Amino acid sequence: MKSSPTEFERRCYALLRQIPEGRVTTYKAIAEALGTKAYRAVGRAMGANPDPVIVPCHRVVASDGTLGGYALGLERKIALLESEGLRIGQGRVEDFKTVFWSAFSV
DNA sequence: CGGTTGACCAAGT
DNA sequence: GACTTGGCCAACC
Repeated sequence: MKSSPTEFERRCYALLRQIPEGRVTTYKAIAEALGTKAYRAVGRAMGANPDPVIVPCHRVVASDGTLGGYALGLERKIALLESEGLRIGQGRVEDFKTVFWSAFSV
């Protein structure tokens, strides 16, 4: 089973699950939504991602629209995003601002 | 409890 | 436009 994720990590995962299909968000947006500025802590938490299936971590990209990274490999991340109707251009998300999703937009 | 690391970000060179 | 530096927060050693 899973280790004991901290409240912070759980919060990140819960937020990711709120992301609609075909949309992406940034590490920064997540941190801000959680009421903090720990962009790095969010990224690190994703690295601790216990359930890459339950939690759509592949919908999280860097603030520049770059894919950033993925526990299962960027190739996998790209495939998933394209599968959701997103356009990926050379390690980067096209129409990033268009598909960008904010927790405050709900 | 101090120091290092990390799927980062923004600004400066 | 690409690389370097400083800064932020949380988890790990």
